[in-house]
Formats: sequence, structure tokens, C-alpha cells
Amino acid sequence: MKMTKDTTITIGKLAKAAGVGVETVRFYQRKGLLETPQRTSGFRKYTESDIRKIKFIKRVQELGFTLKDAEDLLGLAVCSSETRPRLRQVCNDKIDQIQSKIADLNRMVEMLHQFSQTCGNENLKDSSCSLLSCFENDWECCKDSNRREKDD
Amino acid sequence: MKMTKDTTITIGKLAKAAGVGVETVRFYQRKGLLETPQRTSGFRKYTESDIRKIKFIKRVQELGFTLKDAEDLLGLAVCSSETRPRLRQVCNDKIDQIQSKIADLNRMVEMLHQFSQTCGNENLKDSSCSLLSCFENDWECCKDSNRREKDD
DNA sequence: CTTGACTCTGTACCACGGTACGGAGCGTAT
DNA sequence: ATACGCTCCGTACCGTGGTACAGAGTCAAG
Repeated sequence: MKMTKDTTITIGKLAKAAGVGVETVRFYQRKGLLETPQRTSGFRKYTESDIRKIKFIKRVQELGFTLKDAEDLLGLAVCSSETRPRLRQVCNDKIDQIQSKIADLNRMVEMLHQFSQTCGNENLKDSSCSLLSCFENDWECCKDSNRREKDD
Repeated sequence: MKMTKDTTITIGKLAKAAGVGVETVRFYQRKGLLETPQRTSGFRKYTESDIRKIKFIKRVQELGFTLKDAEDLLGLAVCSSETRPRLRQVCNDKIDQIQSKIADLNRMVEMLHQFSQTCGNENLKDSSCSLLSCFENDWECCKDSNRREKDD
């Protein structure tokens, strides 16, 4: 069955197409991530675009973001001259956020590589290694500098 | 006060030093992330290395990993010829995991940049943009290919 | 030797992101 | 027209990662 722009589907079809449970769809609606759909005699009617939205949400989640983040990003999906400045802001903030995360992840991979090479070496005597101290030496993870403080 | 290798501190000092709540420390202990500490007349005794561990856990979490992941990584902290092969495996799996996440995040930044440039353009007429379709065109996020299937 | 700050245990509660009912109503195929 | 499958709604429950008590014990300073 070819799905056109106007084809409508029920919640079960939507859920299946998007790879989630029916309850999840209703949950997203309650949370405001999916707008309240049209109904035919009480049954929710969905379209292709809802499938895309849900898949989008799931991808965003997989990348370590929250449903709130997903909502923000979905908010970018429709923009007008009114909303544009605010949306650009959200967008740029998100980019910064992601890039700093990428940098952190890269450092983490670095450390794991290093660990794998030095500590995974059969010739080293036992207990001569510690991932923790690897991190300490080269990664700022265990120092207070340049991390957000939390002194009340 | 200079903290030597043998200095012991109470749970409150530990929590403060690591930037978490006392309850969190006890929670990590219950979960097995921190081993059961020595006690003096009922009070838990901690050392510098516990501070490092907790900070490590928090960093790992910030990068989008679970406490279980943090536990695995902490497991790498002490290795012997016995455990080494298994630890290398955990380590390498984690590297793969992180790298695939980095790749995804990079694609996401790409898309947001693109969105910011095309849709953030004041000269475009309203509603001519959609983040969702940006993603659809260039990112595999909304296609089923090369993603884990979920058909039961 | 009292007072105050800390610790102990256990249990309850919280937000997030769902998942799983039960008891209805609806819609289509035979 | 009746059965079967889907949908409705509400509410309850789950795992994760904490947070917040209450009521008791301990330690150190004055």
C-alpha cells in the first residue's frame, strides 16, 4: 500500500511503522511531543509525518538526549519569520552542546586506547595499571579545573 | 590539609569532595559501584581513591552512559593476567560504542548546521523549511536501513 | 558531660521514559 | 448479527538514578 500525503492511519499502524508501542505513541501525545491528532469516531488519525516524527524522536534519544531535547528539536521543524530568531538560538545551543559532548567522547576514546595499549600488555606485571589513573594523568575528569563548580 | 594515600575521610567529606550528596554515595555502594568500605565504630572510612571513583562515575554519566557502563569501566581499573582478556574486550566494545555515537553526533551537527543556514535564512518564505525533512534527505535517521530491526 | 554536627539504617518518595492492564466502544468480514 | 481485532481511557506498575526523611547512635569541642 502506497502511502500518500493524505493517507491516514490508526495508532497501531503508526506504532508499528515507527517501531514503538501503541502506548508510547499515546505517551508522547500526553507529553506534548505529538500534537493532538484528528479523530474519526473517536479513533486517532495519523499521517506519514507522524511516523517521521517518532523515528526522529527515537534517533535523538539514541544520541543521549532527553524527550525535552527532542521536543525542542521538533520545535525547529516548522519555522516562520516570527519564531526564526528563537529557533536559531535553540539550534546553535544544541550544536554547542553536541560538539562539547563529541570532544569529551573523543578524549574518552583516547584514554581507552591508551589503557588498552599499556594495561592490556601481557608483559606488564599485575596491578601496574589503573584506568582511573590513566584518566587522572591526561584527562581533566578527575580535577576540578574547568568543570562546573557546585559549591553552595 | 594534605591528603595522603592513607588518610581516611567520612562519607560527608567524600561526598563534598566529589560534588555529590551523601545519599548518592550510599546509593552507589548499594549498587555495587563502590565497594563496601572499612568502618571505624560503624562509620564508613573512605580514601582519596573513592573521590576519584565518584568523579569518574559522574564524568562517564555526563557522556551519556549508564551507571552499569560506569561500573564496567571501573572494572577496568584493576586488572591482572587473569582478567586482562575480558577487560580488553570490554574496553574495545566500549570504544566501538563511543565511536559510533560520535559518528551519529557528527551527522547531527551537520544537519543542524545545514538547517541553520537554509532555514534560518530570513529571505526564505515562511514554512519553506522543516528540520524533519532535512534529516530525511541526508541522514539515515528516518529510514530503516542499517538500523537495528525490531520485528517480532 | 552536654550540645551540635555528623553518621547510621531503613523506608518512602521523586522524575523520567515508558509498559501493562481492565473494561469499555468501534468497524469490518463472514 | 456476531465475532474478532483494533481502539478508547484511566490508572497502575516498572527500572533507573537518585533524594529525603525518621529515629537512633557517635564524636569532638566547650
